[in-house]
Amino acid sequence: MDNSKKTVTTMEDVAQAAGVSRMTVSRALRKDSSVSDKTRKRVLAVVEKMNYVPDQMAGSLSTKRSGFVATLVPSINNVHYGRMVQSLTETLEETGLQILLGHTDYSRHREESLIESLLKRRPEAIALPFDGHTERTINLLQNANIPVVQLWETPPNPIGYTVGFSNEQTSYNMTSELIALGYRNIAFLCETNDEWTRGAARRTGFRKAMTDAGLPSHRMIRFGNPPMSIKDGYFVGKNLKQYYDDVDCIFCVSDAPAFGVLTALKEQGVKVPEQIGIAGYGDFEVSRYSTPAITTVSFNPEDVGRISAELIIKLIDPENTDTRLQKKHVIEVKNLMRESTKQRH
Amino acid sequence: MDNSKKTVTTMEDVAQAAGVSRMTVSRALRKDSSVSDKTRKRVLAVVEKMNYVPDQMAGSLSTKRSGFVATLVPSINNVHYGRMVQSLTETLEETGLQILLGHTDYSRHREESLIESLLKRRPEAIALPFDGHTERTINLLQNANIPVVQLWETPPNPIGYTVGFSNEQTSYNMTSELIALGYRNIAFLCETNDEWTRGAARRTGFRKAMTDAGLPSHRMIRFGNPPMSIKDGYFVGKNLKQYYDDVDCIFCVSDAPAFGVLTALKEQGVKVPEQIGIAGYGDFEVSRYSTPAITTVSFNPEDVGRISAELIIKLIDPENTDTRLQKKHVIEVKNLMRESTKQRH
DNA sequence: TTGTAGGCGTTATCAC
DNA sequence: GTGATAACGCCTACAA
Repeated sequence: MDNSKKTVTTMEDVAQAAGVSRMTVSRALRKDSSVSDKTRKRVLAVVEKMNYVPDQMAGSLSTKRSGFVATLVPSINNVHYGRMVQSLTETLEETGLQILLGHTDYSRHREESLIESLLKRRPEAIALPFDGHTERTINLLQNANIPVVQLWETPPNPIGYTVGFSNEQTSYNMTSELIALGYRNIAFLCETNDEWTRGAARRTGFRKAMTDAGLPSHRMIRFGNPPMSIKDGYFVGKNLKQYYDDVDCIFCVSDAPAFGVLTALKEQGVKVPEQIGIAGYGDFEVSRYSTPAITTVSFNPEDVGRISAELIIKLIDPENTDTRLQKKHVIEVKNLMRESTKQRH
Repeated sequence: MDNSKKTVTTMEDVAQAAGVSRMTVSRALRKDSSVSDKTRKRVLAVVEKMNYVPDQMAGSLSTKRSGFVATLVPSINNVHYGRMVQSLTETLEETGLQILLGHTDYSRHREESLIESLLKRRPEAIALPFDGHTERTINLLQNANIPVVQLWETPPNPIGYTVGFSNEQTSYNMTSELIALGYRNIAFLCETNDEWTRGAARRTGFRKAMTDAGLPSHRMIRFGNPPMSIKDGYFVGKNLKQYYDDVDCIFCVSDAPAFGVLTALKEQGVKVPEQIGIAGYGDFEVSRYSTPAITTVSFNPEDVGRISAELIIKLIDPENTDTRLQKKHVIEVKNLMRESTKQRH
């Protein structure tokens, strides 16, 4: 190895060492192209020996295909988004596509500047959560001339494609089921400043279901910033009396605070579900193994990732541009009624 | 907007529209360079109006600086790595560096091919967990001519820099503390096929501590593949008797299975910590709020991310290459003794 | 099957 | 302060 200096081996170096032109090396590296088996073998041997790694940036500049898919998540530090990104990545990489990941921290402003910096890498598509977008964000997205896939929701006026479900409707459904169990004084627990998150839609779904059932929907507990943690739920559970002293059920915007509430109530000797029922959102693994197991709204983040990836692959396939693809993809969601809620008499 | 076709606005387009040369546009876009305030203002106005987004790939080709830092994690779908990546990202982006993320799924083979494909993007540095690497991986890493930072462990013969702690020593320490509490028949719960993960080091630490205390270390329960889940722990807890029927304490390779074991034992009416003590690893949030709270080995994944990022920033700073940087960075780790273990009489 | 010329969009460098 | 020119490393297109 004489590349001990900062110089990286280039295709030209390989070409010279193999006694061919750069183009032959380039072709030898791609399976489809026409090179004689003999030269290919020889070139690849040299490539191996010299530890040559092609510069994909230079290649992309030529082909106009970056091989990137930009992906935004509110927070990487969250099992749900982690699972989604994992399945998205796995499906995409079958086609050689790489993910360019960014986290918005639930901030519209961060989202905007993030998109701007990701766009500089010329991604071939972008997948991002549907929360509120700034006007400039929408403008950037539309001007990028790439497929846009909005996740986790089925918005009324999407920019491009959507993969998700109605957070309002599913929240409505769970609330209705809680009412059917006999709960009346249901409280909804969510974050403050959730206006630009899907938590707001869940809040609305709760409200509507209560109203439609002729029940009051004022028991709204708002605490902390998105995303709500176990700790936040624990705090609220500890101080529940100071919010409302007649609550018979708490529906939480996610399973994390639901688990926290449960722990806090148990510590105070409150019986769950006998005295107070608890329900969450998202079917986190912990909910299945907590004591009691927590009732939750269940869906597979993997579905969101995989379906988005499959969609994107079709969308950016040069051969496939003419076929008309379905714009709206709905993910299956169901209520998992577990031990933390039960039929009242 | 007349860029309705697949053509993306280029610097040349902006230059023409502003009546200057490409170079002037290029300069106007960077704060440091010498352009008259008047021209800069004019150019930036055109940039804004045309929704121009510079192509960073082309720029990188020129500057030989990709702005990428390659980062590997065993699994994105894991709070620990999520938190690490989050803090790494946050610190790096202050310098305009972007992360190129890959997950190895705890597979040395996947790691190898992942590194190969990431290297094509010419990252300026690479941060990856220290588990076992293949020979080819090490070869690739050394030939890439970029700083290598190995995470989560303080290996005996690192490739480059390290940010982490001794998994063996910290496991030894927790085991010793459990022994000091009076536990004697301690079992260690970990995955099968953990040879190439840091779980193996924790296993070794457990063994040594037991041996050093004159206690038997044969109570080794191995189940499932990395990473161990709550569910795995639950299964083991349900069938504990079939593994060993005289266990008085279970030390788990991570908090997830510890929580699962706890749930299973509670369901069987086993008192924790009175009959069996439980300890975990990693200080997951759930451990603090479970009932009882779980004793655990605690460290901040954020430390790993932030310290690595700061190190990398220095390492790739062109002005900074001459200063000699510390090779080994150790993260603080401590035992958090909580309710799931207690002093025996 | 292989090679040559030119260009992808940007920046470094050196003139003016 | 601004512009022309020549890279950067690869691939497309065409020629041999």
